[in-house]
Amino acid sequence: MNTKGELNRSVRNTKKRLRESLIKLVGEKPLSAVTVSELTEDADVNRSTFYFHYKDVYDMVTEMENLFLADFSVALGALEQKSHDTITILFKCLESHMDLCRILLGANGDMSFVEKMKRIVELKCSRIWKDAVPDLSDEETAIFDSFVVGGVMSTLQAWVRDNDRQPAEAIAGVLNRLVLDGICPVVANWQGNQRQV
Amino acid sequence: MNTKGELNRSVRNTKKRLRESLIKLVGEKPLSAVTVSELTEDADVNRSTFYFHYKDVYDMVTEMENLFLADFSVALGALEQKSHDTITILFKCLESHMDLCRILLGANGDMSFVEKMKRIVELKCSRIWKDAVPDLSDEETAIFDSFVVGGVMSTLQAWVRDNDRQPAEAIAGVLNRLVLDGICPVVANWQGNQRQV
DNA sequence: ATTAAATTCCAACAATGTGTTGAAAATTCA
DNA sequence: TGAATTTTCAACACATTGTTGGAATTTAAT
Repeated sequence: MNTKGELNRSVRNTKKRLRESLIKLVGEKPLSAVTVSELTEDADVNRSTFYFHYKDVYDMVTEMENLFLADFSVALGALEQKSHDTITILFKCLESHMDLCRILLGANGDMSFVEKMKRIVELKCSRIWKDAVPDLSDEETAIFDSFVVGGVMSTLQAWVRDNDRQPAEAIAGVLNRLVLDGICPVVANWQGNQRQV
Repeated sequence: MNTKGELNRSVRNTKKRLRESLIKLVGEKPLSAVTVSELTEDADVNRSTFYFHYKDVYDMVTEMENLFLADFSVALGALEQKSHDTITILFKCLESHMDLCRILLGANGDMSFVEKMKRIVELKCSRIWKDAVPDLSDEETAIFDSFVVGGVMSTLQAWVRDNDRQPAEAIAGVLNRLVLDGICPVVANWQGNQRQV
């Protein structure tokens, strides 16, 4: 294993072939049923070579997840306060990792991956309340966070799963309105008022 | 296998022991790492007996999931339009299946289980828009659904995961306000108006 | 082009788990 | 009690795992 970040050409090719085979196989059966043997056979890579790089299939998936999450995190971190474009950028990032995302966000997906994505999105969201309504308790903030982040993630998942996807901008628009016109006012007027129906 | 729903006493005991052992083992390692051998050994059940009832560990988990989902579905279906209490009832139901829910809703959880829960919650939610705003397109309805259902589920997950949980009523109150005062008005005024900030 | 390091391949290994079988023993319920 | 169901037990062939040592190949830098 190479401790430095640089990768050999053969390493690059080997891992790429393994990734392609994994995505192909997970299209046919759940990840839990994918064995190292069939994976390496499909990828035409010696089984020992697999173990030279990875501990097991899940270890490999984790690497793939992290490759995406790095992109995802950068995409989100790039923009500062321009929160209106935020959600659109999320969609674009998912679009460029569609194969992987469909696997990890679908049924038979990986909950820990979803949790990691949520945590990244949450960093952006929680700042919205923190800035707008500074005197909000931690408990309340946590609830708002989990609701909005969960709502956004769920919509992303549905979008990825859908075969004839609507344009990213359309959904981003709806989400923005729900959050900015729906949730934010409720949060802003939170202190000491009852439900007004 | 018994085709009728009634269960032998020995079957009840066997399955109960297996369930207890599974919950114990999943507390120590991810579900994917739990083998039939160690499960039956811990439960003090012969391995053949396991295969007499289940195809594999996932098959057994599916049965456990369905036992809960039946309760969950009944709890939700019981109330008619009294949407204010809906979310509280959700929490109570989770509370009585806490061990299982912590496993299935946590990291290392089961995405397909979350999807099944979502579908049940969605039946309740989508009716809210359908009744209030009849002339909403299917695409828009789908987005509202996935956002709100995802938000509710995410909050439930966070609540289950938390070790010192707030009382169910507190969170239910926040969720109700977010949905009824935040989301619903936006949906109701949806037709032909721009964002008003 | 040479060379040292890194990577891949190959064959073999013990160990573990899988899923199934058949027959005996035990349990359940009527 | 007796028939049906369930559990146990031992054994089986089979696949996967994770690791080994050494040979062959590829890489990247001089």
